[in-house]
Amino acid sequence: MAFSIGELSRRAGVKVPTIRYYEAAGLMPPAPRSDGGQRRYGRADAERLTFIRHARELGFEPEAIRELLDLTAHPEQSCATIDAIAARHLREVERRIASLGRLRDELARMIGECGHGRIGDCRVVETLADHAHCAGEHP
Amino acid sequence: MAFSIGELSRRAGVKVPTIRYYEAAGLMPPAPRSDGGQRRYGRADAERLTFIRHARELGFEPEAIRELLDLTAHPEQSCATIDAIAARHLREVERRIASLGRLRDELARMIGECGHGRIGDCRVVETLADHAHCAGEHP
DNA sequence: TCTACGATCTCTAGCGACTAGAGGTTCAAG
DNA sequence: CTTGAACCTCTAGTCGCTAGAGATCGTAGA
Ligand SMILES: [Zn+2]
Ligand SMILES: [Zn+2]
Ligand SMILES: [Zn+2]
Ligand SMILES: [Zn+2]
Repeated sequence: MAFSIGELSRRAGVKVPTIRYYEAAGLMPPAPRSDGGQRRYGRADAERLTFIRHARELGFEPEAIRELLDLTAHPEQSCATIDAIAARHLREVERRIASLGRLRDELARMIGECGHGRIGDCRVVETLADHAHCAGEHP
Repeated sequence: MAFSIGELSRRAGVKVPTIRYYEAAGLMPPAPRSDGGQRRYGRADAERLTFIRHARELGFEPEAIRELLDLTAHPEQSCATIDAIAARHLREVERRIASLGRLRDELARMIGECGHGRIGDCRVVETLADHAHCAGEHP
């Protein structure tokens, strides 16, 4: 029935120290303890930790995951807030993609313009030395 | 001629504590000092720091910037190594863009599939709870 | 020349999200 | 009952800065 932190680690695919960190960070509830003081877990903990791991893999911040977990405790309520959190995260991901896209273009241009001769004439060095050689802005 | 760290900060657009951090990190050379022990800089330092700032803005790691700065000290040599460092960084940026693109698709699909009803039926929650609901892999 | 006050100095600590290790205790198989 | 793997807590380290405390320096006005 009740299992150890190592078993939980295997079931959810999360390292043992990370589980303890999540408990200290308030993502996992304080686990009940055995007589000797070791943490004991149940099926619900494995599900919660799997949820946390997957949300982290999808880039959600711990704070957002806390909100999501709180909301799932009330299955009867509207999921509007949950969807809004996900949509907010999606917008943030899109923003980062756009930003990295500008970066990629600038890097590609800089490399493409270099004649690959001496360092003194390298276009990469010139561009890094002076933002005026950049096509657009970057944050 | 020689100017203070505050003046260097204004010229290069880098905060004063960050300049001291760069010195400790080996990106900037140890600055000569005034009689009272304050750092004094010259034109070359402002150029070097501007280079560092711009390279950081373009996402280069401090370690890569150190290599670039070392190489620019030998303007007669071939710029092949410099271009290789830049190309390596470009590949890394492209890798991150691709990874974020997969993330974006997964998030958009997850949100798009939700009927926006009760939390108990929310597709976002279902997907976060079980990676089997994801279309592809994510790192 | 004295004084005031902003700028600079060093040192320490904090951020976020973990990860690694030391040194000590508990659990479970044989 | 013994053994040894797994567990416990606590501290410290990662990276690239950033923010303070408390002391000292530099410079301009009176
Ligand atoms: Zn080149
Ligand atoms: Zn630029
Ligand atoms: Zn929903
Ligand atoms: Zn998934």
